[in-house]
Amino acid sequence: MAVTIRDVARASGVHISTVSRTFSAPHLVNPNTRSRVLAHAEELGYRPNRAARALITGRTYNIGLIVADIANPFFPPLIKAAESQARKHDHHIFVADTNEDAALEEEVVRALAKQVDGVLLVSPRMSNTLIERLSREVPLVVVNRQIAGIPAVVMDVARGARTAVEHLTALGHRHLALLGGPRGSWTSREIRRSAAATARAAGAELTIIGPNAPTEFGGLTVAQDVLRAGATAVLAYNDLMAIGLIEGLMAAGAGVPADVSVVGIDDIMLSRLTRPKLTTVATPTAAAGRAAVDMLLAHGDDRRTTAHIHLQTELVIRDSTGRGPGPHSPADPGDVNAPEGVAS
Amino acid sequence: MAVTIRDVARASGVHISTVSRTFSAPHLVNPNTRSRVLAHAEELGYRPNRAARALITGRTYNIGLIVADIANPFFPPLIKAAESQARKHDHHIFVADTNEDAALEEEVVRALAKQVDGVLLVSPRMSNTLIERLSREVPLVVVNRQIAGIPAVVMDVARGARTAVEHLTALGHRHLALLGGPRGSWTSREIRRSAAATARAAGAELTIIGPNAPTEFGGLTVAQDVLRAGATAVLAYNDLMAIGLIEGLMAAGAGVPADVSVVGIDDIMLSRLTRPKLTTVATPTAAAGRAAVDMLLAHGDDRRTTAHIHLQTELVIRDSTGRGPGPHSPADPGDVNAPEGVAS
DNA sequence: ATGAAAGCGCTAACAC
DNA sequence: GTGTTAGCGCTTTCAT
Repeated sequence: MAVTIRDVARASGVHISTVSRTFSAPHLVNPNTRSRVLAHAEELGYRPNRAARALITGRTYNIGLIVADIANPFFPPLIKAAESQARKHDHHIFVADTNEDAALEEEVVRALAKQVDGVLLVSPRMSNTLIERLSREVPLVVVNRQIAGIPAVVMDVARGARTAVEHLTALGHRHLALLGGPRGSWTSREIRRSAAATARAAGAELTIIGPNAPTEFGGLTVAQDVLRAGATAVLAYNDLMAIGLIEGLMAAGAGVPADVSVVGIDDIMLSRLTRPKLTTVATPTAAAGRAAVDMLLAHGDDRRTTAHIHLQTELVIRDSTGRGPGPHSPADPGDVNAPEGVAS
Repeated sequence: MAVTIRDVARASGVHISTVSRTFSAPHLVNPNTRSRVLAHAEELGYRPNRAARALITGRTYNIGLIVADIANPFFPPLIKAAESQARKHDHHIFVADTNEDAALEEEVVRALAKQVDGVLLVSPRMSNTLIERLSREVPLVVVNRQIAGIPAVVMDVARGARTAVEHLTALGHRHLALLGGPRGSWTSREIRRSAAATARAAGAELTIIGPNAPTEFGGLTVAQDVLRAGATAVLAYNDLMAIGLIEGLMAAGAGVPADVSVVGIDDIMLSRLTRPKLTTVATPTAAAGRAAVDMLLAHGDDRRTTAHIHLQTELVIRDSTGRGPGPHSPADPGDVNAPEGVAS
């Protein structure tokens, strides 16, 4: 076994509790003793065993972070930001990937519960009821889900969807399609609700297609459905689906944006690199990761206050959207010929 | 605090050691007692505290996984595979991102050492010496680095680089450029060594450009250097750099592959989606993640056996490479006009 | 097959 | 300011 507090105590000629205090309450120990202990600790390569410490204090200095699919480019920037923010507060992050499986989410939260100070549930697929139950077993912060009594960081995708639909109707599109996300996704429901309301207000038709897998393949496979429905513009649940859809449309001989306009959501790095460059609703993923960590650490023991943080989204207009068959509004916020623009 | 072994013991009317045995050595306890204990445990929602267990057994059932940059699309599939493989063995994964910072790598390994059974060091940037030293403090498995005495999983990028260079010279390119990776990268050195030897054997000139940041931006910024050097074909350290380079070349008015051919390494998802589709050396990242976990768990305590696992790479020919100015070899393995081909 | 007791590495009262 | 003691939740001898 490695070097323990006892070794340091022996080397320094003090009791182990003094060594303990040197690390966990330095102000309680005589400066001379402290520096002596520190010196010996350094020399022996001593590091307090966090697990042992946690057994008493109840604080592990670990955070669990659960995502549906690490390989989905939406998540890594969020994970990275969370990890970096956690490290600032001397915490480590356990990352778990649940393969878009709601049942696995529960299992993983339970498995992690004892060795973390709290869990970040990002875009969970499980039910509200279950989340509420789990939040009684371990402090939870949810990202992209609103539940009364559960601290949350949510991106305002409803507003994003509205802006996107308005962009499309302003371009003269009268028949839109919405590619829904996976079952259990709160974000997907929000988008749907908002897109439907906005389309109705603009007098445009909206065909809902889905639920779909939130992947490139999920988008690719519904290209035919979009064409069959006769939609000239599509809002997809996320960029990956949008990119897959564009591939599928082009393979079917439809031009983007000549025949069909496509808007994604997320603004993953990829969306600037595919051709045509994707018009999309940018979501502040890194900010969400940081905010979620801050919330979890702030809440700590105080489980009463339950804030919900709302993060803004914004439409980034690129090359995958263009004029529709109908008259386009003179109030069109996006100049389609400009190389890149942002409308919020 | 949550429900402990004591609560279960009380409810079942047995001593805590019997409850302990029920979970850690079931065969030592009477079947009747066992099922009674299990029933009460289930009812109370008892879960053994792994940290407490680890204090005695020395096994945490946790694995550390350290990568340079989670946001680099090369890593997520590896992390995902490792996480999934770890879960099969009832282990959890701590993921840490070191921001391409060699010093931070050391710090993170030390911080994690006590709470994991071992650490997976993926594409480390630190020195061999340091890795050797750390491996005495905690079991280590290194991915993409060869060090005597340290268990490793390496992808055969040397062979991949050779195949890529041969592909380019066969197409008639006489002046190649190599975009080097970050300082401290073993992979980068391997690629360089192999590309240089292969180019020399083919009588082609090779200009080395770098080290560079292993990002899209890293590639974008050296487009001018490539053109100035007069190279007509480029092998980049990874796909991200290759894609950035293509952007930079096109912005400078050079056609790809018309004027310059570009080959990447990794075959990240992105490389099929950009235009032109990227010719690249595919690396088996998921397999590497699984193998690394298996190695770590197999080695366990037995630190003597030190296997090195080699994983093959293969050239995937897409649309970013084409004929060079020189005579192209009749033995050209890749038919440039075919939509997609694999040459190993 | 089960209980008793010691102890993993550490912190947290409580004395002095 | 420092030592003493008890104990976090659990496993592991050693008895019985």
